[in-house]
Order: sequence, then structure tokens, then C-alpha cells
Amino acid sequence: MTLKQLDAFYWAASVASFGVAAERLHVSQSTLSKRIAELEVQLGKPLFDRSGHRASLTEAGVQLLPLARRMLGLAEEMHVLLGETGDGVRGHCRFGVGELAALTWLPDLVAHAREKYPALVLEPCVDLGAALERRLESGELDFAVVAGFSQRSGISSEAIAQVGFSWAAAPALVGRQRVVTAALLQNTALITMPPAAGPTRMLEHWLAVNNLEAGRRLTCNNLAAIASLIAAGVGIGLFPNGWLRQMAERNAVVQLKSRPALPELEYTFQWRRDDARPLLGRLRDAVTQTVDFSKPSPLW
Amino acid sequence: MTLKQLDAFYWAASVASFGVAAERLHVSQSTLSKRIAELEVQLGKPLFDRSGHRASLTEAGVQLLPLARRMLGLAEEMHVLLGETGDGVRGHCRFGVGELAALTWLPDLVAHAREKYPALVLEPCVDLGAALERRLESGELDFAVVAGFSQRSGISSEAIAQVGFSWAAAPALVGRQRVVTAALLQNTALITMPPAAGPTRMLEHWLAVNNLEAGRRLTCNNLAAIASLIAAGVGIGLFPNGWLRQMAERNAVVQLKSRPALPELEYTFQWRRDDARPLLGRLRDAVTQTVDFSKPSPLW
DNA sequence: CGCGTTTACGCCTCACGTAAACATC
DNA sequence: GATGTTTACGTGAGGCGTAAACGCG
Repeated sequence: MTLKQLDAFYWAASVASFGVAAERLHVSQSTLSKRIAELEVQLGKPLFDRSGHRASLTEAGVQLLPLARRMLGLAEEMHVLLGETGDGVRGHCRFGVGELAALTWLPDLVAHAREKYPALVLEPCVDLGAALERRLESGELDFAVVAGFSQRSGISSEAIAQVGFSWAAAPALVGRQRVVTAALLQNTALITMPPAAGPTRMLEHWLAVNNLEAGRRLTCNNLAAIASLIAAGVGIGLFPNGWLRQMAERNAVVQLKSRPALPELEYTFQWRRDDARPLLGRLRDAVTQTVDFSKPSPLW
Repeated sequence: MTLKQLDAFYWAASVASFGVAAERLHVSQSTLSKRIAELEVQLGKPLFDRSGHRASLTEAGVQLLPLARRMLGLAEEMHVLLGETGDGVRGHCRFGVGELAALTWLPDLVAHAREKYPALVLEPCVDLGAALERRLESGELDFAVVAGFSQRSGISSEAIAQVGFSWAAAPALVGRQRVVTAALLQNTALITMPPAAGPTRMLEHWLAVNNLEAGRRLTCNNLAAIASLIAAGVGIGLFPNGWLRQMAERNAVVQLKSRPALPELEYTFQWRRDDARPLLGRLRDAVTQTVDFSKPSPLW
């Protein structure tokens, strides 16, 4: 029995599939499968039931899981106790953020973490909020920063930031008008991220609650492209207040208000409920210290 | 980091030397040394101080030891939980007994253990009580059954049997006399096991307390040989009461009494205080159930 | 047919033991 | 020189990834 085998078993049991566990451990799926098979031989009992499409834990596997968890926790303790590198935060950490975060505070977070935990390798994954949640639950990600609290029972959420949004439009498109009216919404294109993105869901909810309807819709999966489209006068869209102030200063766009105002969007730090590694607490703190959706990256 | 490395570290830290630990793990000393060296590389700190003649734990090693112990305990738990073989009593067990035990209840103990714990390999070691204690403390043995309670701080003792002794002599040597007198002791050889044996120490103590002195002494390290010598009329000696009864029935020897009577000898189950493996409790129970110094092996 | 898992196979690392060297008492 | 530990080195097992096969939806 080796720690590698137990690690393979633990992650295979914790995440959605052997393949995801293999990715997390940076080994091939074949290797992971063999590690588990070898462990099963040594224990004399199968740990997974392979009869179905996906492998599921057997009774023996369920019994072994907490022991394996304690074992790996002890191994971690040893590294914390004797390894001098960064409070025991080591290895790889895959996490997900939205594009909004990727273009604002993500660089700060990475810089902060690289300095504080030099032995930690970060692997950010930029995607839409809904996709991030799914990948988090399946075990592909260690944590994600997503708009709103997760409804999934396997995921814990903790609020870390409120972000206010305003409307943006090209000056030529709206003339001297500085308010979003029902007529404006009907007559101009509404440019948004896909529906799976947090800000878009917030906007859809706001429209429904206020009995408003958008005219032409334009969905784009790239925030920078959306900004370009808006600046070019193709339509109107939403941006965090801080961004708008900066873009407005360059006269690229004007900021519009709406009645009622758009609600603030609450962003949360989300992680798997069954993942209690100290790594997560440290990174939650790091995110809390660096999160700031209001100032876009210097590139803008 | 592997379980093998931690096992090597744990036993090397627990017993007297790397060599003893290597024997216990059934690997060469070179292999054990390399496992520990590899572990030290992975942790970034030396675990042993090799400056002296014998390696001693460093501060880091002292910190790691309890973690390693918990780790190996967890590994054991896993086997108990999922392995169906014999209540989790597996592997090798080296233990020590005196010759008296070896020729009486040792076969019963081995038979009993083989039936109850088929996955357990017993390795009995027959030697004198004092030697057994030393080897127990150095880690070469898992437990020993020895006369008297150990004075060593690292060894725990638990009483398991009282054995009464009487004097034995060839009929021709003593005629109709059935009592050991000071004169008899002076005029005949006293045949004993070496001074390190429990019964011999008891006898020496009895002689000193009663101001008696033996004439010629004859020490032999083999109990069967002593019995032959006594039967041949070379001298007198001590045997457990049960043995004497059986030997007397064959008219090989006669049983003598002494004033005051010889004290009963208390035998104890001894083990390393820092060795808390469940294995030991099971074997203590097995010994308690089979221990019987009074009836010699059918060979006699 | 796509997805998830296992099997086959060649490669190559790495852990092992023997034996010699080194160090300490 | 005896005891205890490390180093050198040749050998063999076994863990690895690629790729093909298998099995369930």
C-alpha cells in the first residue's frame, strides 16, 4: 500500500470521474486506474463498482474513504511541520474566475500568491460562472469566484465582494440622453455576455422584475470584444462602475443610469464542501485581500 | 514520501540501531539507510544526527515520530477494516522465551496462534531471560516471557504465571534422603542454567538469603542436558514441580524438598512500552491462555 | 458513436542487495 | 578491530504513458 495509491483512491472517490482525478494528480488515466486496481488487490476487496457507466464507491470504499482522508491529511501535516516553504501551501491549485475578475484583480491575486506561497503553482481558468460551478463540483477546480451563492449541495459559498454596475453606451448612440428608458432598450441592441455569466443573469432578472424587454440581443463570450462593440456604437451594455468611470474619462463611452438602479452583484468564493485542505483557507484570504472589480487592468 | 520510508524511519527511531530496524523490516541495512536518507531529502531536514557512533534523532525527527506513528497506525486500521484475515493480526512477530517455556507451552502457543491468526508468522527466540530483556529493549523482539518484572524503564511487564520448583536428584545419589540439607549442597554438584536464567537467579537469591553455599557448581546452557546430567547422578538441580512428578514416575529421578521451600517464580509477559500495536494484546491473551510450565513436551 | 474504464506493451526509472568504504568507539 | 552507517554499482521489478480494446449509455 502506498500513499500514491491512497491519493488516487481519495481523489477518484471525491471527484466526478477517474479522468478528472487523473488530471488533478497530473498522471494519465491509465496510471490512476492501475493505482486503484493495485490498492484493491492489496486490500482484497473492490473499492469501486464498475458495473455502471461511471465507477461508484462500494461499501468497502465508503469505509476506506475517511481513513484515506486522515492519512493524506497526516502527510500534509508532515510537510507543514518540516517543510519551510510557505505555511504548507504547496503543489498545484486550479481555480476559476469570470472574465470580469480575470481583467481586474486576477493579476494582483497571482502576484500576491506567488510572493507569499512560492511553492504553489496556480492554474487559473477563465470561464462563465455556471461552467465554473459545474467544473468545481466535478472536481476539476479547487475553488472559484462566482457571482451569487451556489445552489449545489456539494459547494460552499462565502461572500467576498459587492460589485455595482451601470450602463454604457457610445456617445453618438445616445446623444445627450443619460438614462436607460424602455424605448432605448427596445431600439438599441443589448450586448451581453452569455446567459451563464453572472452579470447577464443579474440583468435578465432585473429586466423581468421591471417588466422590461430588450430589443435586439447580441451575446458575445469575450468582454474586451463587448467593450469594443459598445464603444463602436453597436449597442449598450453593462460594466462595473469603476470601469465605466475610466472609460468615460477617455470619452470612449458615456455612463447611463436606470430606474430602478441595477442591483449590486454579490461575488462569492466557492469551494467543495468536502475539501478541507488548509490551502483553501489561505487562498480565500488571499482573494479577499486582492479582490477589486472596479479598476480594470492597465491594458485598458 | 512513501509508507516504506516512514516505516523505516519509525522503526529506526524506535529500536536500538538501523541494523535492528532493517532486520525487523526484512530488508538490508543499506536499503533501510537509503529509505531514511530519501525521506530526509524530501522533508528537507535531517531526521537523524549521525555525528556519533549511533544515529540519534534530531529535533525534526522527534517532531516527525508521533506523526509517523499515527500514519502507520492508520495503515494498520485499513488492513483491519478491509482485510478479513484474523482481526488484523498479520505479519511477523519475533518473541523470546526461556528454555523452560520452549519445552512446555511454546508448541501450544504456536499451534493456538497459527489457528487463530493464520496470517501471522511467529519467530520464537529461545534464550536466557536477561538476554531476552536486552534484545527486547533493543527492538529485536516484539515481546518476551521472562521470569520476574523488568527493571528497565522502556519495558512493561505483566504477570502471567507462577511456577513452583523442587529439587531433583538421581535415586542413587541420595539414597533414601528426600530433603536438601546444607551438607548435601556442599557435597554434591549443583547443576544449573547460566546465571542469566530466571530460575538460576531465584536459586542464587534463595541460597544467599538462607546463608547456604553450594559446593561444586556445574552450569549448562541446555535444559535437556541438565536433566540428563541429573538423571545420571552427576549432581542435583531444580525443575518445575510438574516436570518432576512426571520424571519421578519413570523413576528417573526423585523429588527432594528443602527448608525453607523454594519461592514460586513469577513469569511475566514483557513488551516495549512504546509499542502499542494491537498485535501485542492479542498475543498476550494467547500466551495467557496457553501458558503452562508444569507439563513438559511429550518428547520427555 | 461518445464517454469512461481497462488492458497491452515497451520504456525506463528507481528500489533492492552485495560488497566495499568510511567513521566512530 | 568491532560495530554501525554510508557509498558504489549491477540487476530486476514495477510504475509510467501511449494506444488499442472493452462496455455501458
